Amino acid sequence: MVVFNRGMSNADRHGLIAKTVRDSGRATVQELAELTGASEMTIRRDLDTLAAQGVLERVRGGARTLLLRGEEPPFALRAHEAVAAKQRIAAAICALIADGETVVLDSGTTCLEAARLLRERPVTVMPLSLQAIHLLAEPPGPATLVVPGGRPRAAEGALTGPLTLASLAALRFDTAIIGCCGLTAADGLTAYDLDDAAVKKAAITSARRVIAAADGSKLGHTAHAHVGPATLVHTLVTDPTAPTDEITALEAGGTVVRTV
Amino acid sequence: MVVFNRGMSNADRHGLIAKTVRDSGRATVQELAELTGASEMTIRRDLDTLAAQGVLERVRGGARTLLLRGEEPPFALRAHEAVAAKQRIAAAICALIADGETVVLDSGTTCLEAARLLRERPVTVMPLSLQAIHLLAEPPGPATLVVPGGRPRAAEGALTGPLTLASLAALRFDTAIIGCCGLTAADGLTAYDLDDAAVKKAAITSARRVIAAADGSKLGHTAHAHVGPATLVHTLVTDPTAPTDEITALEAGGTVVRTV
DNA sequence: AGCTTTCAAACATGAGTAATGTTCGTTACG
DNA sequence: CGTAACGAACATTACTCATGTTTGAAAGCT
Repeated sequence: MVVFNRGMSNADRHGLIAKTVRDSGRATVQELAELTGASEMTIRRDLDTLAAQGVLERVRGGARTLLLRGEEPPFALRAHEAVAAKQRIAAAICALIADGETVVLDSGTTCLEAARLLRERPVTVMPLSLQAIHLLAEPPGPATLVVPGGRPRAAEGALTGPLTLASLAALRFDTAIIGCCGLTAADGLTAYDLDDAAVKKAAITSARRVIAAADGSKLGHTAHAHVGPATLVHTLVTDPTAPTDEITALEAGGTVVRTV
Repeated sequence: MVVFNRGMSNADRHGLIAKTVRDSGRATVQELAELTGASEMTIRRDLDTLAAQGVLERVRGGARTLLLRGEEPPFALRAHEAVAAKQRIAAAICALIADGETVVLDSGTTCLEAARLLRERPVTVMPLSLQAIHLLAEPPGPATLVVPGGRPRAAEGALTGPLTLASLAALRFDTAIIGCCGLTAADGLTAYDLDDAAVKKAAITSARRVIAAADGSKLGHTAHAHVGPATLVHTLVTDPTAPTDEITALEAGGTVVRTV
C-alpha cells in the first residue's frame, strides 16, 4: 500500500492535538484521528507522549486539558512555536555580544536558541537551564561553559533555589540575557514562577548589562511574579508583532528597543 | 551487491583500533584496515573521530598513542570497558542506599552506571559530572536531582572549581559515592587530577558515609593527586580481580570491603 | 454476567538517516 | 618530481523511527 506524505510532521500533529485539546477542553481519540488524518493508534501514542510532557491529561477515550487557568504553556509546546521569530531574536542578541564576554543566559525557549549560537563564539556562558547546559556541553566548541548550581524545575530544566542564587552571587558577568514571561513599562519585568523571578533578579544584579528577549506576545503582558522595573533592561530585542505603544513607553524609560 | 554483516559494530571497531594503537604505540591505516576488515577510508574517519576525543594522535599514514606515561585513559574508551563489572559494582552500591537518602555522586564511568540505577529510586542525588546530570535530568523518575555548580573538565564532564566546592560546602549528604583512580591502604585515595581530588575531598567531607567504587585494577594503584587516607572510606565495593593482600590491608584499617 | 469500546503489545511497512565503500582530484613528504 | 596519503563527493547499504494493522486483553456500561 502506498502511504503518501500528508504534509504533517510529528511535531505539527502534536501541536494541533494540543491546541484542539486546549481550546475545547477535551477531545476524543476518534475526533483527533479524523482531524489529523492519522490512525487512532498513532493518536493514542501521541496522547501518551503529550501526557508524559505534562501538556494534557489522558482519560479513557481521549484527553483533557490541564490548563484550566491562564498558566504558562508547557515547554515542549512552546519550543515548537514561532521558532523562526525566536531564532531571529536570538541572532540579534548574539550580535550584541562581543568575543571574550562573560554571559549569564536565562532559561526559556528563546534563550535556548541563543545558546545554540553562542556555542560557536569564544565567550564564557553560564546557562540557567539544563537544556542549555546540555547544548553547550557536548561539542568542544570555542565557548566556555560554567554550570550554576540549583534544582531543575519541570520539563524546562530551569535552575532555581539557593544554590543558583549563590552561584550568581559569587560571579559577575558582562551581560545577562533574560527571557521574559511578561514585560510592560508600567509593571516591569514579570515571570510565571516565584523562584524563577528570584533567579532572574539575581542574574540581573550580577551583570553590567541586561538584554531582554521577548517576542511580541510578551510585551504588554504581565505575569504573576515581579522581577523588577523595566528600567533595569538596557536593551530589548523583540519582533514586529510587539505593540508599538508599549515599545514607545519602554523607550521613554530609557530602554533601547531592537525589532527584528 | 551483498554486503554481509561482519559482526563488528562501530564502537567495537573503535575500541579495537584504540587498543591496537595503545599496545603497539602506533599503527598504520593499512594495518588497521586489514585488522578490522573495514576500508581505509572508514579507518581514516575513525582515526579522526578518535583523535577528536583525545584517544590518540593522528599522524600521516596512521595514528600514534598519546598515553606515553601512565595517564588516565580517555573517557570515551573507559566507558566501553568492563561494563559488566562496573554495572555489578554500581548495583551493589545502590543496594546500600536506602530510600529517601541524599547522595553525592562522583564523576567516572562506574558512578555513571550508579546514576542509571539511582534514577529509579526515591532519593536525592547531586552528581558531580555533566554526564550523570544528563542521565538524571530527562525522565520524571522518582529521583530528585540537585545540580552543583562548576566548570566541566574534558569529555568526562567532571565538575570542578570553586563553584563545585561551594556547592558541596553548602550541603550535607547521607552518602558520598566516590569513584577511585587509585586506592591503597598505604597511600590512601588518589585521583589523576588535582581539581578532581579537591572535589572528592569536599564530597567526602560533606557526607556522613563514604562508599568507594573501584574495580580491581584500581586497588593497589596510586595516582598523582592525593585525596585522603584510606580510612575515610567506610565501604569499598570492588570486583574479584582485586588483589587480596590489598583488600586485607584495607580491612585492617576499618574499611568494609564488598566483592561482587 | 454480557456487551461494547478502548487500550496496548506485536508485527509489518515505509521513509528518512547514518554508516560505509568507491572514485578521483589534491596535498604532503621524500 | 614521483609516490603515498588524504579528503571531498557520490552511491549504496544498513539501520532507526514513525506509522499502520492486527489481535487479544482490560475497562466501563447496562
